[in-house]
Parts: sequence; structure tokens; C-alpha cells
Amino acid sequence: MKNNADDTKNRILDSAEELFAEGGFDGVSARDITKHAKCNVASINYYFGGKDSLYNEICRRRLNALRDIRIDSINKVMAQGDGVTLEELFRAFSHAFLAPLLEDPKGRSFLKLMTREMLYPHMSAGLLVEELIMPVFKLLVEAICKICPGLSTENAVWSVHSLIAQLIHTIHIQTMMGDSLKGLPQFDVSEAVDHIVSFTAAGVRSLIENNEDSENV
Amino acid sequence: MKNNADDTKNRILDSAEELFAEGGFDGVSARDITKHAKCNVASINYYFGGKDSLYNEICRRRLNALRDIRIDSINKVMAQGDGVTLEELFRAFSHAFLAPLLEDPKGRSFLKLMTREMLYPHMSAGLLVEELIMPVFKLLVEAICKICPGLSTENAVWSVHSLIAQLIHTIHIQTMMGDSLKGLPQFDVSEAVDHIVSFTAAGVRSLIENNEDSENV
DNA sequence: GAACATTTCAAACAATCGTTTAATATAGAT
DNA sequence: ATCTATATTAAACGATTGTTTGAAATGTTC
Repeated sequence: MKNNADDTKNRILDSAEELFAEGGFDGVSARDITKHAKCNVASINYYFGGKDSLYNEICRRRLNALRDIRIDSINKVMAQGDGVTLEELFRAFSHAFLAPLLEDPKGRSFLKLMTREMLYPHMSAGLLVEELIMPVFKLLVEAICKICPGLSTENAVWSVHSLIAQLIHTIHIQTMMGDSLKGLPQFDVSEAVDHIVSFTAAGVRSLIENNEDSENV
Repeated sequence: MKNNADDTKNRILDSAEELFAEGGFDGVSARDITKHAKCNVASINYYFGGKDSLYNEICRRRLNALRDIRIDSINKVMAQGDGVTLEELFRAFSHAFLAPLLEDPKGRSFLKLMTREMLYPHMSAGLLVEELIMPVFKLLVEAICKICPGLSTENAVWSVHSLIAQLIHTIHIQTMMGDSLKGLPQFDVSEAVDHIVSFTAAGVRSLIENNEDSENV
């Protein structure tokens, strides 16, 4: 293999990841990618077999990374023992969830791309759900149930929905901020996390108290 | 004007609305639309001046309808008087917000399209924000502040974010249900509204109590 | 250096895109 | 029936799409 072979392959991966995330699958042409990667148009088909395969390879790699970050954040908190609070769990998970948003611009763009994939999927079917959403969802429900013994599984599921909803919404707002959304009040991510943590914890506790007159956890 | 002139124009509007909502702006070609509307390709440019103008016309019309429904729902509840509860406000607004999702398939698809527009806008800039998001947002903040005098405006803004987030998330889930998302627990919209209403109300009240030791509203 | 495999490249492929054109068809008005 | 304005049509436009081709360039091996 030539010395530069891996280089061009990686240049294509990097360029594609950046451009796909920003413009979506349809919004980026094979020529856009190869021009950005400073190589020939045919290289995409030579190395990856086509535009779709390249897209899937990028998504699969990033998807697994996101999943691991989120799952690890839950496991790490729950390993502390029995004294774990809802606030600690939610804060750790929210931070892990939004970390790619705060760190590199590529991470932010990829989160934007995943949100798009939820509505108009281009990846191989079910990849997003099975590789990322489902494992994290189940683990989060279990964690909440463990912290709140008085909470029904059904209500834990609803709570997870509410939490995820607010986190994805944060991605939306943060993404729109740079583009069109100027009129909305200032939106700081760390403040958003503070709000989401306490707001969601309060919501969950109200579900416990409605089920039975149990202790606050 | 010929008798059938309005007919074909409306056929194009209907077809475009249906196809755009399902496939997005880029996912639908002018030939897709005119084939579905059983007319010639050139008709789009003849009646609307182009694909973009047609898209904008559809979005603007639908956008105003959505805004009116949501604003009316708030005004109607707040007109009841001083005894209005957070639950009543949230339930009425949630119902208005999700009504297009429940009634016709076209409404569901258009909500899906608007969510896409938040991330990858194709409409004329700021139309979504200025015509729909901002007016509803402001009115909702005011309503919450009026119901909860002890709540700071800042916290009301956060609460509206949380509410909207959960409602948009409901659209996401409902949309994904038909496509890829089979593994997730059953998701009934009316149950989702029940949860969102009580969950959000509890979250808002926790913000009041944290600010000052005031009465429950 | 010859032989071989791998990588890069310009060029062309067929398909589709939004739009334009010019001719035809159809309507109502005189 | 004639004229005029509007509506519809098939065909073609230039541009762009993802992909393929075959030759040239480059690296590795002997």
C-alpha cells in the first residue's frame, strides 16, 4: 500500500464528516467532498464503493462513540452506590449528551445530522435506533427506577422521554442560534443544563408522590 | 381565466404540500409534483414562478394557520379569568400544538417538515422564527408569568423551552413510529399529553418554590 | 531496472435536476 | 366565426448528480 493511501482515505472521511454534518446527505455532492479533500472524484468509489457506503461508515463510527459516552456516564454515576440522586444522574448524562455540542464544531454538526436522521433517515435502516437510542434509553430507565423505587417503570419511561426531549431541544436551539434565531432570549448551554436537571428531577418526584405517599429520594 | 385554471393550481398546491412534507424540499422534484398533480412540468413555473416560490407559498400559508391555532388556544384559556391553572394552560396549548399531528396525515407531515426546517431551512430566512416561533413563545411566557406571579421571567422562559421541547419530541417519536422505531415502548399521544402537562406543571412549581416560599398556584 | 500492484487522474457515462421555449389548445368576448 | 387572453403541452436547455472507464502515475518487490 502506498504511503499516501491512508492519508487520502482519511482526508475523505474527515471532509465527508464535516460536510455531511453541515449540509446533510443530499446537500453535499461527491464532488464537494473530493474537492474539499483535494483528491479525485473517483476516489470515493475506489475506497468506499459509493457515496452511501461512505455515509454509513461515518455514521456508524460516530454513533458508537456517542453511545459509549452516554452509557459510560450513566454507569459511572450509578457505580457510586445507593446514595445517588436524580440530580447527579441527570447532570452527568446531560453533560455526556451535550458534550460533543460544546467541544468541537464537528461534534455539534454531527448531533445536528443525527437529529435530521430521526426524521429523514439516510443511514441503513434502524442503525440509529438500535445502535444509539435503544441501549441508552433502556439503561437510563433502569437507572431512574433504581434511584426511585417508588416510581413505576411506565413513569420512568415518560421521564426519560421528557429528559431526552429537552436535551435534543437544546441542540436545536444551539444550532439555530448561529443561523436564523436571533430574537429569542439568550440561551447558554450550561444554564440550560442547570435548568433541565432541576426541572426534570422535580417532574420525576411529582410522579412518585402521585403514585404513593413515599419518601423523597 | 379558464375553469380548470384554479383547479390545476390547487392540485399543484395540494400535491406539493403532501410530497414536500413527506420527502422534504430536496427529496421531491418538480416532476414528482406535477406527475402527482397530473399536469405538465412547466405548470409550476407558470403559476408560481419556480419551485422555491411554490415551497414558500405553501409554508407561509400553513405557518400562519399553525400560529393562529396555538395563539388562540392560549388566549382562550387566559380569558377565563384569574383562576386558571398551569394544567389548564398546558393542556390546551399541548392539544393545539399537536392537533395537526392527530387529525390529518398532512398535518403530521407538515409538522415533520417544520422540524426539519429548524435545522436545514429552505424557506425564506427567518420566516419560521418570526411568523410562528417568536409570537407563540412570547405569549406563552406572558401567560405563565400571569398564572405564577412568583415566577421570574427568566424561569418562565426556561419552562416554555421545556414544554416546547417535549411537544416537538412527541412529534419526533410519533413520526419515527411509522418508520424505524419499533423497539420503543408504546407511545400514545393522549397519554403523552397527560404526562407532559403534569410533569411540566410540577417542574414550573419547583422553580417558584426555589425562588421564594410562595403559595402553590 | 523489470515486473507487479496500488493509487490517482481526466474524461465520459447515463440519469436527473429546475427552467425555458415555442407551439398548440381552450376559454370567453365581440 | 374571429379575435384575444389564458392555459397546457412536448421538447429541449444547460447544469449537476453518482458512477464507471481506461490510461497514467506512483509505490513496492524481486
